Amino acid sequence: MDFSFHSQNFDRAQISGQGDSKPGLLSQPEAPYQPGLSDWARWRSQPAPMPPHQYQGYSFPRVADDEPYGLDPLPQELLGDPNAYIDVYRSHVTPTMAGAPSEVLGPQDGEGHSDWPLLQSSPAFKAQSYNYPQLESLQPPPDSPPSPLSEVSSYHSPHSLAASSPGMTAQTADRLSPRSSTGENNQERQGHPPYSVLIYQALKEAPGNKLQLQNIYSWFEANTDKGGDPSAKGWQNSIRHNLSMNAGFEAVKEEVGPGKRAVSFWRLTPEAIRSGGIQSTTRYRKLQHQKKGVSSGHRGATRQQSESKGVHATKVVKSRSASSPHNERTEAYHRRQVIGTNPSFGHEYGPTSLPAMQRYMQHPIGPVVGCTSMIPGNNTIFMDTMEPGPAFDAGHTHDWYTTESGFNRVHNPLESPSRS
DNA sequence: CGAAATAAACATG
DNA sequence: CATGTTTATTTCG
Repeated sequence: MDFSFHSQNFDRAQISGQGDSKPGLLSQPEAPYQPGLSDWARWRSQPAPMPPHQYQGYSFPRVADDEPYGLDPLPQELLGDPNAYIDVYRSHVTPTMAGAPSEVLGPQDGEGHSDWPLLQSSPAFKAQSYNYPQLESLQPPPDSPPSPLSEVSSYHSPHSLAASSPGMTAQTADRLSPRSSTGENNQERQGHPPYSVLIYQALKEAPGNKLQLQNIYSWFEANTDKGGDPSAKGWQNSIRHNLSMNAGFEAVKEEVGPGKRAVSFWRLTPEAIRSGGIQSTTRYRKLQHQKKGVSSGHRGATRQQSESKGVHATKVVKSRSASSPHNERTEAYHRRQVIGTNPSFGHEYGPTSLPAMQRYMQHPIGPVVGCTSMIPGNNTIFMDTMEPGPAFDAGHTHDWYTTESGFNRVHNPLESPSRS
């Protein structure tokens, strides 16, 4: 196999676009290494120059022999604080939110940030073409932020827009779509990465690694072939499904002010980021399988009620507390934690919601940042949970799509008897 | 067979 | 109604 991946998870993910696209990309040896270039950009057949060696290392599924299909690990720093980008963009003006940041981040560990290379937005996104429908809505939340953020809007990506790459256009992009229908070009080009991977990419490129659902949709429209047909709504459902099911994503709610309604974002889990990839599958699915036969009855889920609420701040919805064997029952899904943030927090609307695809910053290639969140007192995104082990279900194979080695497989010792 | 897609019921706000 | 969850079924490698 060409890929280091082991599991077949990705098989289908093979990106087939390479046929056409790859030639260009990899060919550019001298291309300046762009940190973060979207990996998947190539999927889209973009002319993005990929750093040859670096990426080559990874081996992703079979993109093409050389086309690696990898996800880069996100910089923690980045993820550490979603707002950081704000600072960057909005300069010191930063709001209050969060606090300010610059100072905090800057000095100590932040050294790197100042210059986060926001580089060009990923070519993937062409600014103009994308019209994010909701942009407006997202923009400044209605009342939202007190004030500081107002500028957010101004944050459009600087020059990035201009530079968009001409070459790729919709067409290229169009092709991406998760395993779409079978038919047609089957083996030819089609193997788009699975939803989860696409979502991962979207989030990964997003500031703060988080996006609102709508933005995710938009991203898909822009970067995949959805969008063309309005009628099809299934993909959205699928996206939601994936977001919910995949452990690599977590929902975060940020409340703005007392009266306003919180905005929710989906973001990559620290683990996902750290590992540089997402899990192949779902977190729950494995638990159950094998219950077929039940036909009549009800299939819907029975819901429980929400428990925590009332706090205004950022809540993370979804986070698994790692192993707590005992209370699994009722809490089957009860994740939903709250993260502490400042209420006055500004929220990161700006970029986050903005046309998303504008500029995605890349990581600070640099050095190490202290990682600590760049944000001062807030954001604690990292919740525990980080156990190496599978926090989620006890499924058996967990394959992570990672960049480097491919992926990690976490095997569950227990594992149910795999029956076959 | 397992993973991912897909469709749909159900739950909440 | 939009967003989320969870089943359940189908498709594909």
